[in-house]
Amino acid sequence: MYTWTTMSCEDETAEMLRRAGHKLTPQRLMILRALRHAGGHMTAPRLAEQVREVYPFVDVSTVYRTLDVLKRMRLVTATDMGSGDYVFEWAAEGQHHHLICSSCSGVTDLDHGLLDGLAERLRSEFGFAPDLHHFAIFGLCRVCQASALP
Amino acid sequence: MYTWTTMSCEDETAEMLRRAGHKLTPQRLMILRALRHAGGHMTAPRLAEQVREVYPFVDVSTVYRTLDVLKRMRLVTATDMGSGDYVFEWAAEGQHHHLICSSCSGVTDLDHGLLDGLAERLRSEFGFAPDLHHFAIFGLCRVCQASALP
DNA sequence: GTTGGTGCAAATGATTTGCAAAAGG
DNA sequence: CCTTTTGCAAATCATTTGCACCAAC
Repeated sequence: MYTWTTMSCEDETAEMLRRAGHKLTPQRLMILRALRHAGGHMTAPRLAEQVREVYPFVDVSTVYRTLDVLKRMRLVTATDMGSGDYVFEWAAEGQHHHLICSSCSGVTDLDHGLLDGLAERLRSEFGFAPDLHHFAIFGLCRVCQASALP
Repeated sequence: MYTWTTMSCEDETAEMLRRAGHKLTPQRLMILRALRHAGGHMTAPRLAEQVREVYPFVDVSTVYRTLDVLKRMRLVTATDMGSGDYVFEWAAEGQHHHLICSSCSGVTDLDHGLLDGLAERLRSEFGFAPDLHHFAIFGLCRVCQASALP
């Protein structure tokens, strides 16, 4: 469909796909590239939109299926930010968490290391390997605490 | 529609509703009772089913609207356990969290106090009041870690 | 009475699935 | 070739919303 010449940073990902026994398709590369280029949170429908600007035939289902593969390979993360859908992110993006205010919906970024202690405890006490790479914690921000809700 | 005589444990909740300026309707009481009686996680559609066994006309929308009120009053909690929907629980149930295995979907209950340290840190460092009453942590359980995934 | 609550039906919107055709290795 | 992947269309399924009617207070 297209001819591949060398391709800087996509190369390593392509290799990972191949090694994992998955096929390397233009669609997957485009989805991958869109996700990386976004440099942050993306929903599946919005990703599809982006890719369609280059290749108008991708279906959302393909995006979902691709994200599923990448998720299993731990290359992307999926997070429920409370909006009823999932936001996906390239896993290599600076690892961080979020404080989400239930009242004003404001989001505060959180340093990655903050949950290290918890992770270690879950590992040692429960033998559980937590996936704390992109976490959403809900609650009330400083401002909204002041104005008490009904 | 019905006549209210005294009603053991529902009384206090009824009073709370009234104090919060909400009306006390049979539907709400039935939903409330179903949620309490379930004694654990319930989705909105399943709650509606339960109530329909007693009063066949409740609509899911009413259940959602009621849960919304109760959620705002902090009487019930809503949690995304990764199944794409929300599970609701009577907030007075023993507070606990969950370790959910991404591979086998197994769920391990977690003691409430485990996140106290984190909560305190978020409060002092960020002025954020986290709602850590019913938390879902994803990852791999001991068993599934042994069998490496593709 | 007023106001809020309910049932119904219909819309929304994300996500999934079956299937035949196309492409990767 | 053989298997995986894709596009398309249709189906699910949870959740929301508009609206006319009814019930609590």
